[in-house]
Amino acid sequence: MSELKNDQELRREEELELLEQAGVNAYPYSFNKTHDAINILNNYKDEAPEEFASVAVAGRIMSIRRMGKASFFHISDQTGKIQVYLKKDELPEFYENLKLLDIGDIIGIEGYGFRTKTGEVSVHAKSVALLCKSLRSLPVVKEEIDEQGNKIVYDAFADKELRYRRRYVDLIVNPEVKKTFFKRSKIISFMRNYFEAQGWLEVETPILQPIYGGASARPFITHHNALDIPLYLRIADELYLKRLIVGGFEGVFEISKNFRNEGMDKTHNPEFTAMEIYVAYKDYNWMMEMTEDLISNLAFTINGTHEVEYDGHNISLQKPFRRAKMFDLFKEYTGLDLKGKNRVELIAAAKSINVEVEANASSMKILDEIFGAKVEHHLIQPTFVIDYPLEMSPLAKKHRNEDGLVERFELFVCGKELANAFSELNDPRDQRQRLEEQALNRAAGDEEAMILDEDFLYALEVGMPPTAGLGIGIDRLVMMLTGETSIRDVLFFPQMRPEKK
RNA sequence: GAUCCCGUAGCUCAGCCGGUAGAGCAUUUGACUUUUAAUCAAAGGGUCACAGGUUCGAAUCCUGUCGGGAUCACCA
Repeated sequence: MSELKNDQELRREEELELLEQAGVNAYPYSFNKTHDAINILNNYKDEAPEEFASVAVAGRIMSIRRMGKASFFHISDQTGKIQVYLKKDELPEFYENLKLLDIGDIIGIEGYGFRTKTGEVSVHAKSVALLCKSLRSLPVVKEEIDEQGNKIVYDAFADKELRYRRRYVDLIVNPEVKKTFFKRSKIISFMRNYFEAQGWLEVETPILQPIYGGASARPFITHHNALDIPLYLRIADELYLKRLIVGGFEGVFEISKNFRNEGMDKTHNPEFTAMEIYVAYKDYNWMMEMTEDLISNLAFTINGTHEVEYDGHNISLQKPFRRAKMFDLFKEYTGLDLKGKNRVELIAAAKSINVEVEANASSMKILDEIFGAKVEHHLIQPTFVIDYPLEMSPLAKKHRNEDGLVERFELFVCGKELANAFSELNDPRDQRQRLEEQALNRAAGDEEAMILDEDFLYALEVGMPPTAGLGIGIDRLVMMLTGETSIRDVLFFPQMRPEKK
């Protein structure tokens, strides 16, 4: 970054030199930490202080209050903030060096737990060790607890650009950010455990793919030098996971970073995390039950309740979720029966309810537009939208009872798509035909139509058992369970345009 | 890609009907051995995002560029 240093940074370099001249190693090798801040804060008892007669804590200095011959620092570790009390009499060698410490430095304290006159559980220092001198100044955020117990934050580090570009600083000074990412980690490990408990196998499939597929999206393209071929960063892992079902695994899942070369906004980042799972001998009805069980248990485990407040809505993730056929939803929210209508009729229908569509839009596109404009935002409580038109879903199996439809569901919560699942198409003849249609669309200029993958078709010809597949957008799920409305706030390092000098 | 808003000290922000840059916190010096937005006294700190233009004079007005945010479009 900037090579120009401000007065505070110059001062820190000077302090570092002075410390080293005083014989202090500003970057030592280890510290024997025995307690987390939260452990002392939660368990210290006035009637049994001997339980914390000897503690060693470590963390970053977040505030300093020097009072002449005694000082109070707050240090922050992974679990929270704790106050330490430092007295000149008891730190004869180090007390002078305390002047050379700053907010942002990392220190280790050995001492004992006690409660101050004003009631705060703290650590009384018997020795201090500098563990890392910080050469950059941190934003100074101050907090006050008012009489009602509400936290008031002064001078918050709020600049979104800086928070995303320097997430490490954001994590240091905005502790609630850490909470979001602890939750994210718990959500993923809950899922992993849930699937593994069923005996399903976590797998890894290629990120670099010679033919991309499994979704409709534009890819990132790269190049392999030794083979001298283009490779694509995966937009989905579906076709590889299905190959593994062909290979004889009966349940496989992958938590996968996918990459799509498209716009960025509050719910889209060019790389994002999806979870896809395929289970042999099952259909989409079974998958719906599995999905609602997974999500309602997940919500309860993460938040201790099935209720979630998101974007101003109170949502209950208690199962079972509502199930609604797509064309019934059209009827419900537009009053129109769109089933079996041809393109011309659909254009007229769209016009009649003031949905704008391009003159040359396909039937699918028109249905999609109407769904987006008139239906989606009504789906606040978790809703499985089921039975989609065949043309919208080239990898889904034809509906067992209804012509022109496939066995597919998407789960909507708060008007947003969270999951997508099918009874997977395993008839190789039908699959070939549908991918050939995609190829035609592609030739006609649809950049997002799927590419025909002969090896995938070969695998289906070898034979895939009946299979149910599900994909869940992990970032959106994390957003919902943490109440964040921007995907950037659930990614450590959201994509940003590089800074130019 | 379109539209609107924003960019001033390390952080949060004020100044914007043009007249040489302000506050609080942070930093430095001094006082203070249970403070907690510690307090008290003093001091230092800025290419006002960048580049042009208008003007005697621009942080302020105009144009462009860069970066960010929001909305829309695109995107399952």
